[in-house]
Amino acid sequence: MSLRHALLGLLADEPSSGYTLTRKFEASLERYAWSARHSQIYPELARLADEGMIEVAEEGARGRRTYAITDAGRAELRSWLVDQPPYTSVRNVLVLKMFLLSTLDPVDAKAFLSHLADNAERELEELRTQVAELDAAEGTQGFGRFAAEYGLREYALVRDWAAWAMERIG
Amino acid sequence: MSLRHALLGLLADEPSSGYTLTRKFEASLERYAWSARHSQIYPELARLADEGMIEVAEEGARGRRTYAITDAGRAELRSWLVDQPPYTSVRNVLVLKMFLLSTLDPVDAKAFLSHLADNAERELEELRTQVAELDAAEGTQGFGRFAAEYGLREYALVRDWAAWAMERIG
DNA sequence: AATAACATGTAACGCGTTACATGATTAC
DNA sequence: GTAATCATGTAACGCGTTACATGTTATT
Repeated sequence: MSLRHALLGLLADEPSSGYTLTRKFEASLERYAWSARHSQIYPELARLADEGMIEVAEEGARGRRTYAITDAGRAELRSWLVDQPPYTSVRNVLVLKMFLLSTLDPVDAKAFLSHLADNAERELEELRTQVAELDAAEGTQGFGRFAAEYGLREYALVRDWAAWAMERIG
Repeated sequence: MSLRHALLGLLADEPSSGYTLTRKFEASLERYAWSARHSQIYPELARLADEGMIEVAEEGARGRRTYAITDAGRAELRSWLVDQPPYTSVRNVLVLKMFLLSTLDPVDAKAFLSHLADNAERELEELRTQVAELDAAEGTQGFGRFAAEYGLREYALVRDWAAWAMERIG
């Protein structure tokens, strides 16, 4: 049950509405870590509120409800992060494809790897400029910067791995 | 629907039984790319056989059925690998925890990062010796070696990212 | 003889996606 | 006034996990 902890984490950073949380998933989490749609987020927020992990901090226009994390929520989040072993359940379509590459003939495999490397390079460049802006703008403590740094390194990894695999295929 | 393509990929490498496929998921795929239990694998194999993507190549002791991929199955696998855009759906608990780290106080965060780095280093070493054995044993073409190389690089990435993050926290 | 490993299957439940549904506010 | 965006909610369906269930073969 990671969704609730992702939500608690985002709310620990700052109070947000379900709508905003949905946007945050799309903006950063979804690409590297976790995805969720609004149809899953709203009911989960309701449950978290029921359990006292979060509370409505503000009600705005268009029925907007801004939630804030409570002390109980913070405790739950910390316990999940620190106490539980960071056992890692992973599903990653791209990596799966990378692993199944050896089932293709060399021509197909190389075409795939070439596209993959190009794509990683492009995403890397894009993220790099974003990060540069972020770093220039302010002393950006926390959140997004950790994600971005991981992203930078992961794109570089994919690009380099693809180059290695291409060389190996010959 | 990636499970069926993972199965097709494993069967393209070599014919296997449901039991063996379950072991293969546990051995390599599960850690980096995809996981599946036997309770999901057996029904999916039955469906794939129904659709002519795979066929029973051999029946052995204890009701063991060895499946082999068919031409139709190979075509389906290739199409999934090559034709479809490698859009990447990801869920990764460890990365999620890494992103939510900034919600912890510095002491907790550093403890987490320190464990994470140690763990990555240990896994890296273990995998390194495994790979060395594999490389020494034979000219291991394909499959496992791609996965292993990715694993090596990913563990190193996590270790280095954790070091970066610790430095940043101060 | 007992235990571990091999081998397959299904049912119940929970999580996640897609689609359906509705309305308010802002920008052009 | 019209389109885009903001904002929330639910229902149906499919995918994935846990648990239940059973039997065979190899090892000690």
